[in-house]
Amino acid sequence: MRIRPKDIRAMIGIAMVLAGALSLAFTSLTMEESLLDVCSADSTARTPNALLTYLPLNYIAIALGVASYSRDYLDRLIEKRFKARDLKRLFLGAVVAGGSVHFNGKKYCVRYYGKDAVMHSVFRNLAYMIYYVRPSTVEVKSRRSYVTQLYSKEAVRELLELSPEFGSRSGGAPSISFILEGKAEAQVEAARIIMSTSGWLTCTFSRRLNGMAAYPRLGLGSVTPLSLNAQYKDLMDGIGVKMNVAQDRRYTNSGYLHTSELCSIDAFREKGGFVEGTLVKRGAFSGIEKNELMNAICSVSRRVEGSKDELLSLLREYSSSAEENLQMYMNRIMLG
DNA sequence: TTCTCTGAAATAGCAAGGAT
DNA sequence: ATCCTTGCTATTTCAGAGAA
Repeated sequence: MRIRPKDIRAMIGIAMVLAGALSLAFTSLTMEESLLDVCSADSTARTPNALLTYLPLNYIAIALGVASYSRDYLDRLIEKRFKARDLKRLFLGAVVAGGSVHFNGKKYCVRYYGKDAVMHSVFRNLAYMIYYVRPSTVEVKSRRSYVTQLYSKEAVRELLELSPEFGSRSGGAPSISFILEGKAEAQVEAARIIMSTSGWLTCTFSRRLNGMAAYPRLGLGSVTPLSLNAQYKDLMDGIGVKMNVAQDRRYTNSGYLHTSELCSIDAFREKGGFVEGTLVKRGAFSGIEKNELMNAICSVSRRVEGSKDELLSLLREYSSSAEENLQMYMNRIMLG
């Protein structure tokens, strides 16, 4: 059997795709290091953990996906010439919205809580880019949640300088003044991080003459100290997302932000929306990427269907599932 | 069409402390 | 100094109904 030039070309093509895919996979797996080496002088070549060889392919795919979303996000910040000062604004936003600061006696610890792996990755990378400390993320057993802990006196000291109080649960009122003083782009990204940490997105369904219609609802926080809530409002207003201050009478001295207006949600979408890759974790839309859901909700909004179930399946149809997204994302990487 | 109120239930956010 | 685990409950979040 003769091998024609066409076949050789095809084989070379396949080999190149495979090689490319492999090398991309390995770069991505060590992405946190490679990205951060941009910032640190002592960049050293790293080899992928041998254990990876034994991991099932889908776990590798998921790890890759999470790492890639985070890398893409932070890469873009560096492209936008974000300096340490700007990164600190994002870091502060993450801690205020979903973290805590401890300094009891001898321990200095900054923590970030949440169920979203992508956001933890973002937090870790920010921490290393700013403080050169790699925090570790611990999966909290039996509750599908994570805690990322940064032990750094410097970080604690600086955070307390920027916001004298944290811990809104224990009467503290964190401040994001430092974010509000930042350049426009930093404010947008801080808002995205805050929304991705404490924001929520859902639908309400209301009866219409000939069926049901869905209305969107975008919110931030739930029991936020009033002063912080006002600052959140300023921040969101500043980037063109008008939100209303609401107060839950059950919890005095606190409030949250929300809107049902499509134009506000569109404005948020235009600014990039939630951090790419963050997923809805609870409720009817659990598992769907937040931005996909936001797009779906905007498309389906006001459409009248026979029943709530029909609207729900329509919404799911419009927002491809996270797995499909990951698959598409992987394909895009692999096939260019 | 948008906003407000509130129930309900799960859990997410701490905080503390032991281990390394 | 850092890492990891665990317990507790006030908070968080979804969701539905109705008001504006």
